[in-house]
Amino acid sequence: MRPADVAYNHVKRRIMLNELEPETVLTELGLAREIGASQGTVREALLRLQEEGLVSRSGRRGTVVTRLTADEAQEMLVLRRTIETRGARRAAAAATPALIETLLPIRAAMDDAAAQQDEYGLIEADKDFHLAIFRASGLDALEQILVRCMLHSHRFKLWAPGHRRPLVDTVTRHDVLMDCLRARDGEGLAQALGQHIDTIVLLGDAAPTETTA
Amino acid sequence: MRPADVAYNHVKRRIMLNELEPETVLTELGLAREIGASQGTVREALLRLQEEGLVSRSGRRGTVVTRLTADEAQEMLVLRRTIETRGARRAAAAATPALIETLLPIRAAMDDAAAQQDEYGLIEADKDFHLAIFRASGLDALEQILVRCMLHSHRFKLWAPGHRRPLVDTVTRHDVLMDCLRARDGEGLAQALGQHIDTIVLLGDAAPTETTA
DNA sequence: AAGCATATCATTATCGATAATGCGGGTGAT
DNA sequence: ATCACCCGCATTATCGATAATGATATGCTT
Repeated sequence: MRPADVAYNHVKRRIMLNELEPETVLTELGLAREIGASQGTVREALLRLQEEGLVSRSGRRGTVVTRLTADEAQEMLVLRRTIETRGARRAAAAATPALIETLLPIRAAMDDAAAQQDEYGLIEADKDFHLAIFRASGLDALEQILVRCMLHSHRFKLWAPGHRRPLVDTVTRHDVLMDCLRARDGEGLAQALGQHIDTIVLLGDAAPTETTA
Repeated sequence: MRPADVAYNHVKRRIMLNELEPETVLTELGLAREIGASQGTVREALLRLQEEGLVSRSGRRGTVVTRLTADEAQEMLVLRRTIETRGARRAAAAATPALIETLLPIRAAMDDAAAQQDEYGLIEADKDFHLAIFRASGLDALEQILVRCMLHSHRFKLWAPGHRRPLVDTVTRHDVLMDCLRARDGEGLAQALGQHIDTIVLLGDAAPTETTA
């Protein structure tokens, strides 16, 4: 793996797991020493993290880990729902056996992660799964936005101390999505995705999302 | 202005105005010579452009200008509508006279740009205007996403050969938004924003967006 | 004691050089 | 003629050093 990727993954993981808490200040040279890369390489990694909204770089005052409120996470989920359900209809129409082939190993990776109680790994695989489906919609320009929305709702979810459900449930809940794809049932996929996302409850008092489907 | 900003604005403008068409390949060293900065500086600018989705960097095969389909632009508009109308209620509730103070010079910049027929400048100011309002919502994490959505719908709009309306109309249509803010009328602002965005018609056959308001 | 100018320092920003990498052309074998 | 392989080249990736900058602390003036 490239040094820039090492730095990127290193910091990303620590932020997602809340090891690096919001408001923490990161310096390019400090991380460079810690990771063993040059300043410029770390710089690139931080730029990528800013791209995803995990850090904020403000001039010469250093790079700080961003905060994330429950409201923001909730809004991210609303957007995610809109993007995915609207993409679903196109994706199902364009679905090919090759898509299923792409999904299978990701599904397997989710199983592995769940078996090892690796919540971070599960989240990464979950992201890959949903993204792979969305890719079939052909709406390339929206992919990065979807990734961001998933990232932040996942980030918030990881902060919750108790995991409401066993990880295995999270995995199996993806099977119905594959069934819809195999049947090329766009409307069904959209509905299933909507429900799938609605089961991700971030707060008790959560405002009900508008019904886009 | 910093060299990195020069490079960033230079390339961004050329892409937005379609001087650099989709699929055009950009090389770091090539741009560096053209602009008069070092490779690393151009690299940072390109990273920022990728962050906004205007270019795509794929390994060592160079950086290419992204495509943008009508469908994608339309979806961006849907997202923009969702984000802004939902943010509007919070923004209005938190609106202060200071916000209006912030808006006035932006509004003035829009007038200037319209008077000079500077469509690119107008678009930049329009972005600042909407962003300033959204900032008041306190949903920091969503700002970048909103910027992206606005950027891409603007990009697509700039491609249309004929400008349907005089630029001045575009400017004056923002006044009602300021009125709602002054009155701290969240519901009114949300409705006005929704209509405001709906008047941005990208395609003749445009699918009507779902009514979030 | 308050306010302002200034020195110091930590940090980012930029540069030029060098290393690594993958692509395409060309060559030779079968 | 076709395929595999190898070499050269264009480009990105990385590094180390240096310049620029803004924040903070310090001392001088009034």
